[in-house]
Amino acid sequence: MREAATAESRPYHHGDLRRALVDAARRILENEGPSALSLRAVAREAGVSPAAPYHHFKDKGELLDAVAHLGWDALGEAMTAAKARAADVSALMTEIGVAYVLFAQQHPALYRVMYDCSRDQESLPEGMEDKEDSAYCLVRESFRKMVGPEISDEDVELATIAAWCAAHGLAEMSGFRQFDPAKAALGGEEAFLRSVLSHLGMFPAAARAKIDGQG
Amino acid sequence: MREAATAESRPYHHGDLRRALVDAARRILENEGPSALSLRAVAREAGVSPAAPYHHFKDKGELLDAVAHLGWDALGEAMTAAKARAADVSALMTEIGVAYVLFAQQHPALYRVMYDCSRDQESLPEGMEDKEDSAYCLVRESFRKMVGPEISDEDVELATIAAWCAAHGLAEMSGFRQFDPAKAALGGEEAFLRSVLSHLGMFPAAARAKIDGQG
DNA sequence: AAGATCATCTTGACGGCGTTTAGATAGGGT
DNA sequence: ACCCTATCTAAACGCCGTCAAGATGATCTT
Repeated sequence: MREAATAESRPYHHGDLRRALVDAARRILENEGPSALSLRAVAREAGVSPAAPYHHFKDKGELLDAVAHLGWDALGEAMTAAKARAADVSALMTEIGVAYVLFAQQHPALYRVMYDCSRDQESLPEGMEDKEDSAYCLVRESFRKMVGPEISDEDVELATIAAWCAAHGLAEMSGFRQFDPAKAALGGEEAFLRSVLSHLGMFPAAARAKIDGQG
Repeated sequence: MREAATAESRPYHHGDLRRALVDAARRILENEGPSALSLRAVAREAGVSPAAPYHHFKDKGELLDAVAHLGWDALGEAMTAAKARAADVSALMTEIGVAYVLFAQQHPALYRVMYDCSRDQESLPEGMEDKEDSAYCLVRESFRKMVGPEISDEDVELATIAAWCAAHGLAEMSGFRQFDPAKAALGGEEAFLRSVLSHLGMFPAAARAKIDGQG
């Protein structure tokens, strides 16, 4: 059963089964959705027995973590690309936000897994953490560049959190039929996203205006 | 097995099993979390056979829908109460938003089920739809009252959507450990929520300021 | 080259799940 | 008293995640 396996087709027993399993999981996720993503289905898709994955992952959750990790990497790249695309500093945040939501819309099953894993661990994964070169820092520094140096570090931090929450909320809710009229009125998905993101400011801005005006 | 069942303990075969099942589901949800919420466990908790629920619900999803419905009712009440509590018009939205997120934090398993059901049906449930007396209208009209009549209907609609997305995003993400430093710096969960909600305005407001300043 | 070693994979099993079918049971209508 | 229908139970099906035991084959030692 082992013919000519020097370094390509199957370097070891099976080959790089770990990677094969993660790829199989992503394939199932894209083709059949999250509800079809069972460990047994992944093993089937990879052509191994149901118990084989346990030699590479502690349990199903660890396999999903690996899938989610690839997803966060891809999302980070999409956001970085959006930053590079931004025409000027004032468009930075909108560009990144739209890229975030579009990624979630284009890979809904993957995005679901990404967030379910994060929620279970109560934290964003490695690539998104608050350290050099992370997407979190990308957002924060883009934001700081936009608002200027007169804003305090604490305000920048809170605004970064707020922007991330808003993007996630919009990513999860933008599929609701309730928003179809608004989308139609604006003439497209991306126009709708831009409008909603830009209207995120109206509520507190108006409140502050009233407060400032009063006291 | 049927002793003295006139109209109270068990009016029919079992009694009002439908309600009993929904109650059992909520009990399991609060005590053991969403992962323990199997149809069989619900039947067990209600003291009936695993097949009994199928005479009251088409499948597990329909039972979850019923549970979710109660959840949305409770959330709507919490939001209405928050509106009544608001000191003045400018505090309306913040008060409602904080109430929304606090509800999600206090009933995390229930909130998860509520949203999973909504996502499956791609829409918010009855009580939240865009019609008289719904929570959606509550938010929109509160918002209109706050910003004044000079804002167009379309802008109010988009801002309502944006506020709802932001609240949902914050509700789902506020448990992340990444935000612990910010919470500590602000001295409490609710203060953190208020700050994040109020900072939702910084990003687009700053962008618009730059755009207005340039063009 | 031969044997030991160890990671890798398969087989088979366990209990739990959602769901269906067939049969028991008990209220209500005639 | 009778049937009828709604309600519930018993038993089974296939799927799931997981584990223990054994087979397989690559690598290492000598």
